[in-house]
Amino acid sequence: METYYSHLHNQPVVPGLEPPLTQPQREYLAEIYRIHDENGGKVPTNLLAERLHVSPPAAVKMIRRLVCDGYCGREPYKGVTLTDKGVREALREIRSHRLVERFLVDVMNFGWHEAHQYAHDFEDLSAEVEDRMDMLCGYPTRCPHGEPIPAKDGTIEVLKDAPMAKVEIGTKGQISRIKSHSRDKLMYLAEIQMIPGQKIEVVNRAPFNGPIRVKINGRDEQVVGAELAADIWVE
Amino acid sequence: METYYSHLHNQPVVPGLEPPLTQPQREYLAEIYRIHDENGGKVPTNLLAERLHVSPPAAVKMIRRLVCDGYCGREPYKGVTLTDKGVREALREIRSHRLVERFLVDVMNFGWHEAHQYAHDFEDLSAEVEDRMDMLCGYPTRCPHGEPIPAKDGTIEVLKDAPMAKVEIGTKGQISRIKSHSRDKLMYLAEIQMIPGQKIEVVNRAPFNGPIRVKINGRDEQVVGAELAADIWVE
DNA sequence: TTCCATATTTTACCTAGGCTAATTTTAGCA
DNA sequence: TGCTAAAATTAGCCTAGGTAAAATATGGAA
Repeated sequence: METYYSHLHNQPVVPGLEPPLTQPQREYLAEIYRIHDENGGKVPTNLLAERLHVSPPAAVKMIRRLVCDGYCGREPYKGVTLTDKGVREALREIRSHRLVERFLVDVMNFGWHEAHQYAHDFEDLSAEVEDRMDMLCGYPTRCPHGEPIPAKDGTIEVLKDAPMAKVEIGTKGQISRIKSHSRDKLMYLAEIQMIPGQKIEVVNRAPFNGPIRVKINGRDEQVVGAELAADIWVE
Repeated sequence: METYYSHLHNQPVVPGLEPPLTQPQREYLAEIYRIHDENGGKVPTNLLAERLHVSPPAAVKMIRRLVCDGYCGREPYKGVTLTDKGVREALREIRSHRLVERFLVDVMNFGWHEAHQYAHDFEDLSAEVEDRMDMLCGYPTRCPHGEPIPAKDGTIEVLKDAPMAKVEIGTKGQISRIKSHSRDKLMYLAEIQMIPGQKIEVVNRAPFNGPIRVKINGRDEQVVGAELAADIWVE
């Protein structure tokens, strides 16, 4: 590891007196966190680049800066991990993103399938605007897809849920989150009332990874394919 | 003037097939337009830099790029002007900014003294989000300070108004716009009901650029100092 | 087990848009 | 007219992006 001088003032970094992160840096940290969550710990450079709509070389360079600043650990050709410091910043960014998604749906009347896309229009918000969005949405704890919104103090709720495709037959519960950003899937799920918070009962599952029959709201029955069922998590 | 190759793809620029402007470029154009309006045509580099919170050398470099792209004209050491193409882009950006200000006040319940500041949080909006803000505000024609919002087709209303400090005594009309972004001035003006749209009559003006007595709403009388009266325009 | 083809990652070098420090130009005043 | 102060510009560096080419790792066949 090379010696490190702040890119902002060309002076050695004093612990506890660090320069603030830039917006791109925060976005990298947040995306590393998300991939770590979904991908079982491994965060390959190219996947990170792809998800951020950035070229692989750009990601490599940024990762090196983040490692030097102490936000990441890294093994070349293996992958990236977040340090505790990195996780803290990632959750701050994720909080902002999920609050914006709620704001888009609750206040600006966008559909939940549009929320993720348009949330990119609201990056790098001041604390005052973010707090106002929080207030106007009634201090929500989940984003429109059901993901928990990290609290201001940096804590995040750990959900005890599982994909519908894996829960035992007969299980009653409610939909916790939809782990997909596909517009079409989200529109279809909203149509058949499969949204976070909805009461649900797994009635039966066809063999060989077949479709699942569920009872929604204690009344309507729906059949859900295996692919969709993997994205629907219940608690 | 040097020959010009697109900075995006290193290819000569084909007329009619130009690369889209970046967000910083649009902001420069909008600020040049504003200064031109307020400063009687002259746009000095350093004033532009100051207003954009950018260093003078950064402004010089950007201006050169904008000149090469055909958005600006320029005489070194003299100042900048906008071409027709530049005005078109400037008005697009100004429309977005003023719509955001309305949104902040009408939907997010910020005070008009906060609107200008927080509008910087909402730069580079997608057309869909901008249109939604427009709709949620009821398709407004003026920003909270009274400035006309350019239409989608690029036209802008030309107001026939004048600073209160210059209108004849006895004139009746309404406040058109407040040409100041000072938090304190705006808060004070809101307190004494001097906001755009308010009916007003200039009752009397003390000599030697002295304070002005005005009747607001046909009833309450207020005395306004010369400095403030220069920022209050009436139509 | 070794070697090769392929996929992944990294290096090298370009651009835009910022910065500071130093220089040049212009303009105002004695 | 000449000097000084302000304004504008040049020079050279930084971050964050890009493409093209080189380097490294990995899985399959001999």
